[in-house]
Amino acid sequence: MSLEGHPSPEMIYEAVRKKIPSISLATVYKNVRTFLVSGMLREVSMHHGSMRVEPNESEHYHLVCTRCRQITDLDPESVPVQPLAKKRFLQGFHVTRISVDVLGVCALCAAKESSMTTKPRRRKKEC
Amino acid sequence: MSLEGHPSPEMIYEAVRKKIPSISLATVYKNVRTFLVSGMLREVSMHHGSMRVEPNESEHYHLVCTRCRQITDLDPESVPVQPLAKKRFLQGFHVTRISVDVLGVCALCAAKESSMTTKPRRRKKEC
DNA sequence: ATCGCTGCAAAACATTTGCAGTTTG
DNA sequence: CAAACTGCAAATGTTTTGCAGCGAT
Repeated sequence: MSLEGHPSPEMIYEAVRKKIPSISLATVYKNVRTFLVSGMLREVSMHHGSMRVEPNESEHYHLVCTRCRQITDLDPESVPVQPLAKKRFLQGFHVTRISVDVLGVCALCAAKESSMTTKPRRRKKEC
Repeated sequence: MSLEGHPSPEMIYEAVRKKIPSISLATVYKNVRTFLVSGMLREVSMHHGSMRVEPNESEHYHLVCTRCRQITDLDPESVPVQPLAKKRFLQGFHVTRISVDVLGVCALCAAKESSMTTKPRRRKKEC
């Protein structure tokens, strides 16, 4: 719960390993699933090869870079999203959460791309 | 492009196979990726074991059942989402798309669950 | 002759599962 | 002791990749 950002099970594993060196990745997966089912964690964002989670606390949305897959919290100040009307039921469907992802290209990846166009020789560091 | 709904590469493979029996799953994956990069297709929804795509045409949002993973288009009439203000840039990030998923439990899964509570013997058919 | 597309098989990941042994209450 | 939790290794499922051959230009 104390990890910053939107960690994958692998990232959680690496962090927990520092405190409990004997822990296994399978145990992390099992517990992450338990916490998702219990609602302690929620899953974040598509466009990933691996699951990303965050504590299931205040509602907020995410910026997701479709190039490097980095996820950033969307600053509520700059929010382009009007508050979503909350209906409990839609099309016979019981609504539990609304997930909003703003997809696009982060500054680093944009820089990398334009530098690729102009000077394909040198590589900028990854996002 | 003519497939209904939000098919996975596997589902596309099964469909294309009827017209081109010799096609391989790898070829479908390669072409789906090409179409995603070109913008002909877009990726849909998290909460899946497999990628789901749809033609990258009119903006609309999705209902996603977190139990059975079924994806349904959200009827714009019943839309609980106010139109999203469009900003091109946010936090140094070039916005290309806003993805909204309404997550919850579909009618069939809800029925299945309550029947499980009251009469655990009989199984309703899958969503 | 070249370039792009294909199928196949293998590889690379991400995630889950079975099981036997430990820990907890 | 019973129930829950763990590590390990194997199984699963999805997606990517290398490569050799084929086809079209």
